Amino acid sequence: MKGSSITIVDIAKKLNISKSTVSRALTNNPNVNPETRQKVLALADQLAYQPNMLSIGLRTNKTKTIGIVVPELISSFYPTVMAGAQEAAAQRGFSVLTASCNENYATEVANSKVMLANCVDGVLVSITKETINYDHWMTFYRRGIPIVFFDRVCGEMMVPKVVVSDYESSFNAVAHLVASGRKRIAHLTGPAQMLIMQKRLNGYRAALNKHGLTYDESLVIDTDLNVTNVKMQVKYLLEQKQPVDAIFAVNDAIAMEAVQVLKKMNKRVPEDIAVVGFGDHYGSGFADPALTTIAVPNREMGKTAMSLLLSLMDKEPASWKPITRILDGELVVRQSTIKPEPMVSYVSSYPGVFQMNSLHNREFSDDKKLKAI
Amino acid sequence: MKGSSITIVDIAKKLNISKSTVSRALTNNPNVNPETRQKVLALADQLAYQPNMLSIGLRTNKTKTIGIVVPELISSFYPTVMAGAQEAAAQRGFSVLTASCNENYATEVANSKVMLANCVDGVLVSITKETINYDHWMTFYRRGIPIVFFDRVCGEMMVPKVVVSDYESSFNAVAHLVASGRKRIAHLTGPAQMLIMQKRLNGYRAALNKHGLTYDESLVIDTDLNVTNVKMQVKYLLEQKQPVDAIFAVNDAIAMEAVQVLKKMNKRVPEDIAVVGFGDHYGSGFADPALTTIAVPNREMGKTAMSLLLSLMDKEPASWKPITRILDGELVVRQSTIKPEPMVSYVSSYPGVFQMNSLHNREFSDDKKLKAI
DNA sequence: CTGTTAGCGCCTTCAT
DNA sequence: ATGAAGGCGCTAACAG
Repeated sequence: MKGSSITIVDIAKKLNISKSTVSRALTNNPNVNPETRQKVLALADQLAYQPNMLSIGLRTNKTKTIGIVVPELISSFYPTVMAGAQEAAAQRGFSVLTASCNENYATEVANSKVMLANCVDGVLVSITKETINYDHWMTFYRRGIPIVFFDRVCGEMMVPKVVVSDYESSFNAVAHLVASGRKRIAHLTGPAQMLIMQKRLNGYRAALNKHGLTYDESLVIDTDLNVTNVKMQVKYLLEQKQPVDAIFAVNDAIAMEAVQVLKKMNKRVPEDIAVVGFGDHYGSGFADPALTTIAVPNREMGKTAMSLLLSLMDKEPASWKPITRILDGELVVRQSTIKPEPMVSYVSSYPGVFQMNSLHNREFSDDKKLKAI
Repeated sequence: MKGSSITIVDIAKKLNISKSTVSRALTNNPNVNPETRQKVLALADQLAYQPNMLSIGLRTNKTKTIGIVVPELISSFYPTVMAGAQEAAAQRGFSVLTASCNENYATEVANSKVMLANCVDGVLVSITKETINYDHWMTFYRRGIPIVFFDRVCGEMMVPKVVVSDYESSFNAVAHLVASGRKRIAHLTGPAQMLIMQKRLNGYRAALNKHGLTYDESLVIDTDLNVTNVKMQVKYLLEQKQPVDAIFAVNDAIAMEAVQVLKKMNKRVPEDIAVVGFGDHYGSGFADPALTTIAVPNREMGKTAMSLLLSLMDKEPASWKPITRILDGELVVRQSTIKPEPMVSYVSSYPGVFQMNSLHNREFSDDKKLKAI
């Protein structure tokens, strides 16, 4: 005895008018008598009429839903981006269909098909660490379904993207280590095919270069973004004939793990070895020692990406420009690189309260400048 | 020139057979010639046919999507639950439509309508801190759309729920504080109308009672789940004629904030004041001091809730039983309550690696036992 | 085993 | 300003 939902026909019958008029009244069509509209609206409200998005989607080819595909849901990064994106979508009446890939390429492909099958009006995508083929996303492009990559973007596709200033941020992080007197700076990186890793690695290299330190290949180690590898890798770094005095990790999870390992090995952080992360994940701020890292405006990233995506939908696919929006990361210096000062002012480390200052975006009209990095 | 997608009609035309046969072949209908099926499947594959979920949904009244409505996306808790739920859904071919409410009742109501409009086959819900009216969720119940609450459940509705052992876990947390010699134990709680807060408060009271400590109303303070209130509230607690020597916070975010405030006020944790949280959020493990807390199997909770929900859909609404699944929380003793021991074994504090042991579920056939608590 | 038909709920010409 | 009719892509009777 499931109380089925109210339809336009129901309203039409009760009011003894045609369903097309009801439809018009409900869709702000100007060609309808104000009185009629009032009656329809009143009844619709009273009956708690909910338009059936399925049939609307089927009819209009617009579902008012946006797909969001993320590589994982373990770190706080993607959920926060999603929250920002969702908020921006809701403001314009869009719903959000989400899917996580568990860093698995096959799952990503499957998820892309789900998005297609559900006729999303657009997709926000951040790829898995395994992804090197983009055919499944090209399909969207070909069909005129707008797609915006964020954070872990795809280098090959000329579509809009939202990223953090990976290169500059890395550069700043490493420059900070150099400024604090470090000479042997290791880099725990991720899969080499990922653009994001390349940019961060390049930033690392450039900073070393700029400050007269030689780039040593043996100090750059691929963690495959897997924390379980870190223990062994940190040990390896310490066993070098010229042991490292600093570690720049490609994200906070890796950095935190490195700190744990170092502490376990009775190394002092930052006195013996400084550690810098990337991302300012939840928890990094009140770790022991608090982690120096790059704060990324993740919620902002979600909003920006969604706004960009929604703005595309108003225009012709032909006019879509592969804009890359770059959000500035900000170096947050904490105790994992600098010994605590005597006086530290009180700052809430809870993300809901944390204030990010001076986050301005820049914009490039195409990918070339980015690739030049 | 958007390359529109392939439909059943397209396949039927190319194969010169009827669309119903194509449909049958695609839906594993037994009444179809194996050869025909092969041809259809082959062509569908070649053409990268994607069934249109909108029309299927419209026709069958089943969309294969589950709505998940969460109160917030700031802490790591809900994203992790969602990840678990999504995984369980994907295994059975279900997609997930998500919506966050930013702890706002009106948004929750709006989100419930979105779910209705999108014809989800069921919903997983955790309510906001403001929610005291459940009419919008009753609608689902009335329409025969299965609904399962998790974590922040609704006491009034007789529907399936998945929760942690709030009462017992609180009891254990407070008992642990007592065992470590604390006499004046404060409780930072949340909005009193929330069932989850009531249960945790009851657990706190019971533990005090059991160990001969008197319940002092002035030591129970409502934070409204807002970390910005904590500073003032902790100060208040310290200014009591008989100052507190321990704080049991209703979640980790509040607890972490309390620790920060205490440190700022030059109180030693745990020597002067012990702090216990609830939830074992990401980051609590490597905080300074590492936070003693209740580890909740959040990913497991998502999986359990989704499995429960999907299992309902196979049965008649009339036979749905308001089962409440209780997942055990586990007290994780860390440095915020006990001074660090000389030897600490190495444990990865990264959630992807963290091993949760002995998490067994219990099950009640109705809500009464729970309410009795 | 296959084809025909009808219709899910809605929007959108085309009439009036 | 309103009504009638057609169809989005698909499935589920009903015939054969």
